[in-house]
Amino acid sequence: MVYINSTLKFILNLAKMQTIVNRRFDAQLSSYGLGFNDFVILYYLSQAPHEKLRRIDLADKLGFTASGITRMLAPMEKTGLVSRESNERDARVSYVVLAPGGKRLLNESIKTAEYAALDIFPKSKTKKIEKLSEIFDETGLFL
Amino acid sequence: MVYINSTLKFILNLAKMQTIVNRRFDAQLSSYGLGFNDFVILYYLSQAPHEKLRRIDLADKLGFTASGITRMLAPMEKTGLVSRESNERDARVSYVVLAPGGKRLLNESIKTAEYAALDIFPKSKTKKIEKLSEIFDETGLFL
DNA sequence: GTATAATACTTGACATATCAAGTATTATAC
DNA sequence: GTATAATACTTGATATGTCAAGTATTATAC
Repeated sequence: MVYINSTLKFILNLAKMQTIVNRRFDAQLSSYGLGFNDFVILYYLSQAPHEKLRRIDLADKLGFTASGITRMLAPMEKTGLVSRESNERDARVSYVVLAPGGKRLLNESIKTAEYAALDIFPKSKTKKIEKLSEIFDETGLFL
Repeated sequence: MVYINSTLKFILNLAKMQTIVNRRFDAQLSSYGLGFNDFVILYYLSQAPHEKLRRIDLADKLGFTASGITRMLAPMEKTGLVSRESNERDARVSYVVLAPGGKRLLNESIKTAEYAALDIFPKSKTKKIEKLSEIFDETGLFL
């Protein structure tokens, strides 16, 4: 019999929770032709100043690599959810901008997303969820 | 500006935390030629009665689909980490059994895994992590 | 007992995201 | 000012895991 420490055990449970949540969430949002990550991208863009972000900052916010961001954005550019903007001072960076189509889709899907969230974690658990978020911040992993 | 409820916000943070943790963890375990999921499979098998599980139960424990399990186990069978066993009563099920090679590799890698876990969440955070695990259970998602 | 449904698993086609390497540009050191 | 390093991004090759469909077997309903 093998015993593992509580931190490792947590990491195992974290992985499981995430796969379960992601799958359920995706299922509900798929009616908008929107994956979980697409939704999150649109959301973070809507929160950013001037509704735009450097690709690398977007990667950071999602916890993905720059490469992954390039791949995820390609179809979103094609369908007019986001657009591209260059930086005058630094030719290396290219901004991702929330395009009108993306703004519209975000507004249309956000109620469904919130509903999906509450379907996974019902209202009776909201206090617990908020406590989780609080401790997440305190782990220092997001800094 | 778009506002989202705290539960949806949590789901966003959950996804981010998991990608960060998974990447760091994988990086440390790669020296054993072992991915995160391979490690978790070996661990759950070691915890199971007779060190074996139905494939479907393993899928459930990890939060994956049966299909994913089939795919993940294929190379592990080839390298002798796990083996296959049938059920006399029910010809549909096939057990995954922890093979000697898998047992050995688990024992070799477990210290590294625990070290990796504490590298991601240092000892000073252990109390918080344990609180997280506790609330995870209370969400009812794992039932 | 027999039809219908449910369960366990596998497989082909595909989506998603990584890694390593490459390009282009800007920052730093001297 | 010039060499070196760092940063931002993209791309080919690849790994990982999904979905839908299919096979085989067992359970349920009648």
